[in-house]
Amino acid sequence: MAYCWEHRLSRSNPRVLNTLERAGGFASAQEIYRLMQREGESIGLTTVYRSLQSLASEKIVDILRRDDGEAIFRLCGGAHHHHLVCKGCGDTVEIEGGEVEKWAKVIAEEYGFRDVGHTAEIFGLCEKC
Amino acid sequence: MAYCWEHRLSRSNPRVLNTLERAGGFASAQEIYRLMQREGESIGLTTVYRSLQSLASEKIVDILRRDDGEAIFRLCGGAHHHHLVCKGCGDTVEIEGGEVEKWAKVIAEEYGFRDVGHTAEIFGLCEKC
DNA sequence: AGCATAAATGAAAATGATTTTCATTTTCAT
DNA sequence: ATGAAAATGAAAATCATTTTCATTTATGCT
Repeated sequence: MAYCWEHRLSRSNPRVLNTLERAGGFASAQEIYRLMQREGESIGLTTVYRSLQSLASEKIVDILRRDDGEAIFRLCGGAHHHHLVCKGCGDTVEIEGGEVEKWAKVIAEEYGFRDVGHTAEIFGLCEKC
Repeated sequence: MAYCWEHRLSRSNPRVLNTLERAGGFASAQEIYRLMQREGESIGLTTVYRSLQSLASEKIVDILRRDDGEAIFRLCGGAHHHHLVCKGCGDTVEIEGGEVEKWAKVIAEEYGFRDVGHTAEIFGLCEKC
């Protein structure tokens, strides 16, 4: 008689997901780990990585890449936004990208791509720098 | 009297660029290095990386990312453009980003940023994949 | 030619994110 | 309460990329 292990609960997944939410829905594994540490949560870095992988395979989070190659995880369905980054001081503003969304959609259709995502970022010098 | 070292020639840059061309204009640093090794060229991995960085800062090549985060270098037509990349086979289409340019300009003005640039990339699965 | 100087080179070590290993702990149908 | 399978996490392994530093090379000057 076969056991059914379908309903195993992971203690970590919900905590990692919750932390990602509180981080603005946009963070790297290392950042999530450090955040949880700082808040006194007991979890291992390995588990953070595994939780994020599992959340990604369930399509609950998206995986993007920073310019330096570090993976950043983004809540799917959560407010999707872009960044305006100052090259001088590193200050970052979250911005809306309505026109970019439209642009990406149109282009993707034009070339017959499916399962489409995009990245867009603006960088320059802020008033202070 | 100040010397003028402007015209120093790197032996490596042209060789790396040439190898990237022969590799189909789309390869990682490690791949370029291995290719040059196999062909008996004498060059160090460090130098391959440095040449690619320098070619990138001269806008002769573009830097993209594989899904696993590895950097891939791509010969660039020169004009400013964006990319539509297939997550499956890596096929890349250069696309126009007129709306993105406008969007970036408007946002930058709104927040008082100057000396502004941007990146934008669309990724998904092409018809074949 | 010969010298001085700064850039270019590359081997080895360092870095840093991510994955793997493996021993231990937890979960849950029975 | 039991036991099989999954989850966990510390430490080690991986792997791309960067840094260090000693050596070589290119170039301008005399």
